[in-house]
Amino acid sequence: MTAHVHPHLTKNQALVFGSLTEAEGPLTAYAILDHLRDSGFRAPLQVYRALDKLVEYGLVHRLESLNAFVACSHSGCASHKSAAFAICDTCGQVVEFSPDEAIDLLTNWTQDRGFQLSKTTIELRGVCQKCAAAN
Amino acid sequence: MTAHVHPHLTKNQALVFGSLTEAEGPLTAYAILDHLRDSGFRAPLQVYRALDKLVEYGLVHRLESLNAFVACSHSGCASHKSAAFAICDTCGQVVEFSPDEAIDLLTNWTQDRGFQLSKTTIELRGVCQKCAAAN
DNA sequence: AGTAAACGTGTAATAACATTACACGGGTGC
DNA sequence: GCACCCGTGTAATGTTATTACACGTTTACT
Ligand SMILES: [Zn+2]
Ligand SMILES: [Zn+2]
Ligand SMILES: [Zn+2]
Ligand SMILES: [Zn+2]
Repeated sequence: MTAHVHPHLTKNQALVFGSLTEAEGPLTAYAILDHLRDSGFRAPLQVYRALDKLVEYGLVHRLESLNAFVACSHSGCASHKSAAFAICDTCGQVVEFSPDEAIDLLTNWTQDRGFQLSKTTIELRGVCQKCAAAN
Repeated sequence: MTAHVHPHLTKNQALVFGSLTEAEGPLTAYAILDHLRDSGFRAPLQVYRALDKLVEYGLVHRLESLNAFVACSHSGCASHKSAAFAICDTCGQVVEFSPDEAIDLLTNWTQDRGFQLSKTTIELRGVCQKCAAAN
């Protein structure tokens, strides 16, 4: 359960993580599969298995509203409790940030009600400044 | 674009909304389809079209982390800016609440960066008090 | 009345996302 | 050797969502 700063990555995990870090944006599991066909990937499960581990290690986040995955911006997310994402619906850019105060408020809400929180999903959809300026 | 308090529902919309209000919990589109076979539903699109409108009217919310839909707890969500959901992974119960302070903080973050926010998703996964007490 | 636009509907086909099941191989500890 | 854990390969299947095309009703304008 302890978060490792430098977990050992298997071959498949390293390939999937590489795809995501090169991408500079979110990728779906099937997009990753397509990128890795030349590296020998054949089936979705190879991608999903690697993603499961990478998410567990905190190296990758799943974007629920996109059914996609993105490399963590902080090279290992042990540093912050929980992440939030601002997603541009025009250009696809994703910005990860750590709204600690907001998360504290949400956490307090759960604690007041005896709800045992295991995962927080915060995703903001909209249009980024750059795209908004470009009209 | 104006939110109507009592939008007129078509036959299919009323059937789908009825399924969700009776359910007392989230349903997937295909679960709704199964419930409504006796009422003449035959294809997923009939459900998705109705859900699109119901979400637009604020009568129904989509839970991104569950790929499911739930009736709004406030009989028309015009009252609150944005909703959050606490979802029990054990019993499936969903509690909708309105963390206005947390949402203000997130909204301020976006405004500071010129991000034009259109939709906020906040979903908390965990175990509810009742299920935690039952061990 | 004619007719065009907007909207809801019905159906089939397909696309996109995710999991289950089974088999195999390499290590580690006994 | 042998059991155990873990990662892997592959096929099949399950689940969620969309595209495409056709039809009918209502409204509004001419
Ligand atoms: Zn992160
Ligand atoms: Zn953008
Ligand atoms: Zn609501
Ligand atoms: Zn529960």
